[in-house]
Formats: sequence, C-alpha cells, structure tokens
Amino acid sequence: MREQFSVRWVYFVNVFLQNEVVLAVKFSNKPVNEVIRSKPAEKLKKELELYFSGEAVDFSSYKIKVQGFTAEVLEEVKKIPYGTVTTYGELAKKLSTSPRAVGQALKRNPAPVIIPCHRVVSKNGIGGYSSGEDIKRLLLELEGLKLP
DNA sequence: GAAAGTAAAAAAT
DNA sequence: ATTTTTTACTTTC
Repeated sequence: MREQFSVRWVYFVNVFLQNEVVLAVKFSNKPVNEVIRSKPAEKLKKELELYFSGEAVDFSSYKIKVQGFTAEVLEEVKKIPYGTVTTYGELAKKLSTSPRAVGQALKRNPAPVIIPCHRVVSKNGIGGYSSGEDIKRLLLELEGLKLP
C-alpha cells in the first residue's frame, strides 16, 4: 500500500510512503498525483507545509527505510537540532568511523528534509548534497542560518 | 576477495 | 593557499 503527496516550496517536494515508513523524498518541478489514505501521512504533509513556511518542526520520530551502517549514521543526524549544523568529522567521531564514510552514508539518504542531512556541513565550506548544493543552502537559510 | 569511487580532514608543502 | 596522504565504507568487478 503506497501513499504519496507533494508539498510546494521552491520546488515541489514529493514524498513517498509505505506503511507509515518513508520510502523516499524527491525534489522536482512537477507534483505527483496525491494518494493519501492514512492519518500519519496526512499529518506528515501538514508538518512539511509548516516546516517550509519557516516553523521549527521535528521529524525525528518518522521511520526511514534504510538499514545497516547508513541507518546508524542517519540516527545521529536526526538528533541535530533545528537551526544548528555539525560537521562530517564530528559525526565520524561519535560513530568512531571516518568523515568520508559519513559522507557516503549521507549520500545514500533517501529522505532529505525528514532526515536533516542538510545540517551536516564540511569543516570549511558547505559540503555536498544529493539534490544539489543550491537546495542545501536554501534549506539552511530557511532555518535561519547565515552562510558566508 | 580485490579495486575503485566518495557529500572529508589532516598533514605536508 | 594548494597538493598529498589518510581514511572507512559501498559498489562493482
């Protein structure tokens, strides 16, 4: 049983769900046709709309479809509070791994925004982003951060 | 199993 | 300020 919907922002943010587990989040310039059946999906859509209007919303209770090392990294990422950033190196220290491995895991993150991987930046610079660095910047600005 | 590719960082130059 | 290791994990032979 699949559910999906779009939220309008700079782009359309398309969300795909299955059994209350987030399968994927994608940015595109076209919306998907909406299929919502469950309450949690409806709630998530409202929370996303709030988030994109500039409110501090916490998505850390949502489940994402990932396993293994990637899941461990994403668990840590979910703990980063709204409006703050951390570095690949610091995450690596917590997980006793290397910054590069952290980057690998974040690249494989299927659900940007819900997993706030845009709050992980490089030590001197912004770092990369799977949906484009420009989107990463916009997300950080939305959370009230100033970038050099 | 080995080799190459990463959204990085530290060390050396 | 640029280049060169070092690094741990995945992906692909």
